[in-house]
Amino acid sequence: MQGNDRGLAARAAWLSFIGGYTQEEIARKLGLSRVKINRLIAEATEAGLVRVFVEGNDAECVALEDRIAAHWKLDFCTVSPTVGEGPLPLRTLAAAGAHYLHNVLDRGEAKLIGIGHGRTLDEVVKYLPRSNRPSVRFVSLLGSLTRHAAANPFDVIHRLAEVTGAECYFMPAPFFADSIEDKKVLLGQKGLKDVFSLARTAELYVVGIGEIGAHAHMLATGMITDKELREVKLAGAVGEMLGRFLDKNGRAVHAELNDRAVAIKLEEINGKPVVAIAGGEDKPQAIMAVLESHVIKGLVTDEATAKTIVEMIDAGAKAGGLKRAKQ
Amino acid sequence: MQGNDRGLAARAAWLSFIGGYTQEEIARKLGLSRVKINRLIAEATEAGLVRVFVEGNDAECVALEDRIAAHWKLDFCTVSPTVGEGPLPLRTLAAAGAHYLHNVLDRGEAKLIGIGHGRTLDEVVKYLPRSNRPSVRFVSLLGSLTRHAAANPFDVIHRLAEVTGAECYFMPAPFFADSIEDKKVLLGQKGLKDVFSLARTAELYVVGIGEIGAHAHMLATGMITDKELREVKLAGAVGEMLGRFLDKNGRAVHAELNDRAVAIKLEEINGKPVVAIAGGEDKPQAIMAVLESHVIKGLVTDEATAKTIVEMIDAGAKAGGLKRAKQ
DNA sequence: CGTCTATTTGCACATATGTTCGGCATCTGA
DNA sequence: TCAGATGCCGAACATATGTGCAAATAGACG
Repeated sequence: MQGNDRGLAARAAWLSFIGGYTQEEIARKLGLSRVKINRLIAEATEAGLVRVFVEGNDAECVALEDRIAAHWKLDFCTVSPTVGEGPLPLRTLAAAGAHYLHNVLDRGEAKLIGIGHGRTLDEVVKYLPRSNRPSVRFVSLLGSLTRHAAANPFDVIHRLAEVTGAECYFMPAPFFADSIEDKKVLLGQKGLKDVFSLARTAELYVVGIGEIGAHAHMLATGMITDKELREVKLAGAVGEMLGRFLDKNGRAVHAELNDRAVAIKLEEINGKPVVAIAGGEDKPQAIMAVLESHVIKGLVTDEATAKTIVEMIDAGAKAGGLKRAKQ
Repeated sequence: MQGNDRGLAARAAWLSFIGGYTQEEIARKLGLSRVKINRLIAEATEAGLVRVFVEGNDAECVALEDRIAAHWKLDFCTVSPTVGEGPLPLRTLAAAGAHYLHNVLDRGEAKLIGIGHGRTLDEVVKYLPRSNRPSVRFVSLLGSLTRHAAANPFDVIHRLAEVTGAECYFMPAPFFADSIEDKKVLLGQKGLKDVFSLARTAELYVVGIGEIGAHAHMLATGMITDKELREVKLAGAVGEMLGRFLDKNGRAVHAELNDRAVAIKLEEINGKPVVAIAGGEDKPQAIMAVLESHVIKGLVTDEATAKTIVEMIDAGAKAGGLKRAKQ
């Protein structure tokens, strides 16, 4: 049904969006009816062949950015307008994150980039425009298989390889080992050891942030069990990053699960450029936990999430009794 | 003037392009009039804040098409994805050319079509789907025999006759006459004179483009000798079309060979719909020469060749000094 | 404080885009 | 072969976007 005129659709879309021709002109040019062109363009858009980036920040968001960046001493914070798309603003985050990553790649700032995991990150990469990046390499920062060694469809690194043509290093291990002993064995294997060494030398780390709740993505994909989730929650966890569960002060909770994560340790990347891309109704707490850890130096999020976070800063400040904002 | 609402413009643009809201919705959301939003988005677009990418092989080709068509003011240009089949992408060109020709025939745009020569054109016709075209006639635009009057296996017109069942007019003459006097004699013959008259009334001309190098097809088939080739090369020729050798500015070079070609003159078809089908590693220069002559109104080529041509445009523009820059 | 100019605003219209729906061709399975 | 299903197509309609123009507003200057 569709695969056939995918090319034609791309053609029509190009002429429309980039060429700036009217649909009627395109119809004439391609010898098709205007309605057909309209449908082709819709199809191309539908299929995600069209990516749009908007430069420049609007005032509303800049205020939030400044506030968050200042509060946690981030190198930067990017807030994009939330478009009403429900609790998980994937569209917004994908566009914003892809824009950030695209710029990083264009500037050639980092030749080796470490990549985390998660649904958001996956969307970001999906939204990334195809372009050849011969001089960049990506390395996975954590195992990405479920414990049953099934391939994880949300694995980001593979898609990155495909889209950028860059060299990519996959971590052939489960997300969580079955036991601490198992993990030791895994880490002892040469293949894995090499990837870990490489990961430690990355110049930039791009990660996602997971939340600990009914909608937790790791739960839905079978990465962890209900029981495990309850356990870390009991230990005080409110957020997750690179397989580590953190309490609201940004400290790793005491739970066996944390020691079974097959991932680079937060201490190993502390002080390096680490950027998180995350947002959504359920995420503010988790994001704040990660921010409190001071491991990340940059944050890409959406307006609604940012607003909630800023409100929580203010509430905290008021409760603390000290600060008072003017204006 | 503008710096003021740059932020607002960015927000409006984001909501429109990423959020997919209608301008009216955005207006309501931001408490502004619809027209205002329209202008903000226009402003953002104008300022280059909005960047659109269209994925797909075809999309890249369209970019090349547009560029080439604009640069030489062509009625159209078709670029097909190169599939990596060596220096002469015959398969690609054949498919693309056949597709073009098939469309022309289907639309019944031209009832009398002039046909050039060359390996590429031959492949195009081979690739053409068999279908009865009772109302179309084809006429050869040049002699196609070697000087020894042997039948030329690469002659296109015969195959066309066979495939389409259309009436075809063959030009019973050598490609190049042995001398200018010989040519005069040939042109005086009734049979030939009639075909030439007919050729001048064609409504569409489809031609190939030859290159002047070690792989020159005319050399390989014995149409011309080494010595003749050296001669025109010395005179500045970089390409050939309908038996005429052109320099890089698209002007016929001063060489006796040019006057011995038994073919319709370029001046005779100037201003009429002339379409060239050509491509390959050795061809860019030759194609550009023909484009410079402004005799052709349409070009069918392959991606790799088009890319090279566009690069040469860019290089030329840079060398030439300032020129307008678009998008 | 008035007057003139430059800019901005939104109405009303012009164009472009998106959608619905009935017709037509093709396929399918007795 | 035919009746029904399926999907594609474009005319006509509905909505969204873009623009010329005159009125409103803000600035600049005397």
